[in-house]
Amino acid sequence: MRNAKRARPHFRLDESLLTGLPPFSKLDSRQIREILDQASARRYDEGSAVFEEGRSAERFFMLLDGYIRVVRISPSGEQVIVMHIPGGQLFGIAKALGHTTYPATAVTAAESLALSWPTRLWDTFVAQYEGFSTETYKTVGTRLGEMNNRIMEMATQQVEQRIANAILRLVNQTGRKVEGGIEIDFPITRQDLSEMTGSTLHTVSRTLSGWEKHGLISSGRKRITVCDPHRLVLLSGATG
Amino acid sequence: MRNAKRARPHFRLDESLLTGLPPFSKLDSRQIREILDQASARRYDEGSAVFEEGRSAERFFMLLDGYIRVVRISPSGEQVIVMHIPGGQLFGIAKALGHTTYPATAVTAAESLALSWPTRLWDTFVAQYEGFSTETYKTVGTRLGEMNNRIMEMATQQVEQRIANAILRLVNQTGRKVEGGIEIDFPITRQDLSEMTGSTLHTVSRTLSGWEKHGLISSGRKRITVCDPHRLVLLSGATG
DNA sequence: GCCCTACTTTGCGCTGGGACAACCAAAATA
DNA sequence: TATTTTGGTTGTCCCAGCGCAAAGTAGGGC
Repeated sequence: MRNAKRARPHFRLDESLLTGLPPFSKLDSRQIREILDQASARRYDEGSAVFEEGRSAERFFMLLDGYIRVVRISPSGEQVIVMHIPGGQLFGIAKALGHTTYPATAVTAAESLALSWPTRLWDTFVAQYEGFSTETYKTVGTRLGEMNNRIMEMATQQVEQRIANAILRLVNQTGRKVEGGIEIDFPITRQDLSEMTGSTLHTVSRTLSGWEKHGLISSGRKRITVCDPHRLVLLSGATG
Repeated sequence: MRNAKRARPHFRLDESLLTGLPPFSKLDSRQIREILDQASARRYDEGSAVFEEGRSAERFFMLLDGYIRVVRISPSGEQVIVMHIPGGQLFGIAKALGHTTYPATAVTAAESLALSWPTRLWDTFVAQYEGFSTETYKTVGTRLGEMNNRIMEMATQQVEQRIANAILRLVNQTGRKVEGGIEIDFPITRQDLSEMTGSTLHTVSRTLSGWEKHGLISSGRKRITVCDPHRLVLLSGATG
């Protein structure tokens, strides 16, 4: 999202925005133009809600730049981070999965830029644009697999391993090379990590402190840099 | 599956098998005939594997009768039950989600009957049969939602609540009315429940014993009857 | 520069529930 | 019927990690 910041204000709805993104990769210039013409673009500040759980799913979205955090609130009021969505992916596609309302809330984890279309266009997109449907469902499949892995982790692993996994996942999705390691490219708090792992900010803080002492990571306020990915992988409980 | 038992041996691949099942509900007699002609049917004993995690996804399946348990093994060798699939649903549809191998193992939780088709027919089905794709993805959406709920539970709830939720889910999917309550309609062990909730068979046993003392459930070897669904719902932590 | 708020760290006590172990009971098998 | 196997119960111990509390620190806003 650092780039988007520079690109604004008044960026153009340019074809190059969509060209190459999986759901649109098989389309020609004219088709992409068509799709863009029907889109509305919007910038979101860090921490703002794009849509909320339970609301009628009026639109679906393509995240061009930034980072989306999908969250749900438990009956007892605790927030759980269900997943993170990196730039270049569709989200809020309730329609594709037979829902009429959003099943979770989408909040930006960083300043973000997204296109959106009215949900009624979904069927048109599926019918008219080659590869759109297939690629979309690949994404859905990937997300399903990730959630599956989360369930496995929660069922079998200790908190320390789950934190390691959460961090590694973020680093893989969004790691930015920096002197001394790879940094997670958006602000992330101990609280956030606890909401991703089903733990508490206290335990997360203790764990990270421990890792920092041993040189595995280096961290600061809302910032985590992985210095020794290899040892973190070992900790995460992966076999091999 | 009790009915299947009676229906065999030598049941016929009759149109009525598929008529009315969501993915085929919009098709006419001829189309269903077409689909059936390409299917192979097979009966599975309780506890047998239909397909295994990691194997090439050669076929996709429709469970006609019985119950499928989707399981994965963690790196440390523990088994986790990811979900249960009731009769009337497609499963093993890796292709639909962009996978070429099965992402988990499917084991029958009871004697079962399933049709299957070669994966290469998937695209044909999607292209030729109205509603097939839409209905399939509705199912996928539902499953995604359920996994989402599992994650929420694991992140925020105590073991007792998770066990209550697991049992309620099974009862809703497959509850059979019986004198004194509603019974889960296939054999289920304490171990199974622990693999569904990320707990241990010891804790599950203790919990069920407690509930039985208070008249919430009545249970036996591989059998659970819910006597007081309402109080179980309260325990499960649902709000309202 | 200063304050104030939002993060973070750390100590301490407590407990849910996992690990281990022993025993019991019902099915399956012979 | 005897034997073995598989599933269930229960007791004891113990520790990972949560809850609570208190204090430290870095940014953002003015």
